[in-house]
Amino acid sequence: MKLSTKGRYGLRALLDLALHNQEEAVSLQSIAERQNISMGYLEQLMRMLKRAGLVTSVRGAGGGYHLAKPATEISVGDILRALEGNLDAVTCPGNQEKGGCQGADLCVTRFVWQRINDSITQAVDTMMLEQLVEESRRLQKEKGQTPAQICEN
Amino acid sequence: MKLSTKGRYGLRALLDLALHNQEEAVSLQSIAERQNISMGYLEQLMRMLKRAGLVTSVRGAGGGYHLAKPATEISVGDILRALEGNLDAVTCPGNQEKGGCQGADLCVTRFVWQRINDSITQAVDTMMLEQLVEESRRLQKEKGQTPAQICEN
DNA sequence: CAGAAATCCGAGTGAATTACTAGGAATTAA
DNA sequence: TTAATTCCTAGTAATTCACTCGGATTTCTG
Repeated sequence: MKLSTKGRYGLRALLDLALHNQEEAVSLQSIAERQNISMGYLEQLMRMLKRAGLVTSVRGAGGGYHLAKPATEISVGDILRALEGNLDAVTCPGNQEKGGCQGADLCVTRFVWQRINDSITQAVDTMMLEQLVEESRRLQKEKGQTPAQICEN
Repeated sequence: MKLSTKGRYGLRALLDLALHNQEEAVSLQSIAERQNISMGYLEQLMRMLKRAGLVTSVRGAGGGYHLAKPATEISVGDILRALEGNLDAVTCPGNQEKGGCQGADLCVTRFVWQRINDSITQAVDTMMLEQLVEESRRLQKEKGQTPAQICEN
């Protein structure tokens, strides 16, 4: 029931990217250094995020990454799902539209799983990357510091 | 980000126990058969639930388990936490009362984890075992069948 | 054109976790 | 005494996690 480093690192990386998203592409190395994440590992994560259509890349010297769309249009759920897969705590066949399990009409626990899944979905899909960017800028201004990355989450 | 079989089986087992909770203790074997769960494995789960104070046991021939308190006082969260441990998707030291991480005051992602954790907590702690019992009885009456266990969730 | 700076890609690996199983000890009703 | 039952520890095959490694490809710069 834990989010893996993929999701945790990935969100941090994308927030970092959003904070530095300007004309020039942001290199993997700069993100990895600021966020203190192994570059090789982060590379894999960025590839996944690219496949999911959340970032674009520029190859070659001076290359790097851009957000594929405005931070207002990228939800935390988009990011986590790209990296962790389906976020359902239990993937219950009886809750799918069609097919699924036979005893579903007599199954009660599936309502429990459904409710947990819904609450997670609701939480992650209503938080947008842009909100995190704003909050981060606000905190930096208030504290007058650049964020030293210490925590691994 | 998935619930393991411990939580899934455990909730089913405890619902089964609640549905058969009368004078005589309910044996492991009968639960295991009805729910189609390996008896040896279920034994471990019941021991955990016992340690957590959710069930009591009677040893020896004719023994078995009872709910340790009324089903109205046992939440889904109690059950899942007894089996899965802490249900937080990310356990962030910066959200703990004291100690924790240094950069916490500049950390933005922790708000994200906090919100996900809260939504999970809210969901599981407001569902009581008794509600599941009632819903189960209602479905059985309505469909006129005993619940054949098919789904593994 | 050479070389450096990047991203792209697949394979491999040690450690941890999961989902059990096996075997026996202890307890109690009949 | 015996059968039924819970209690307890240890082991294990399979899977997942969190990386690392080595190289291919692309592009900017001098």
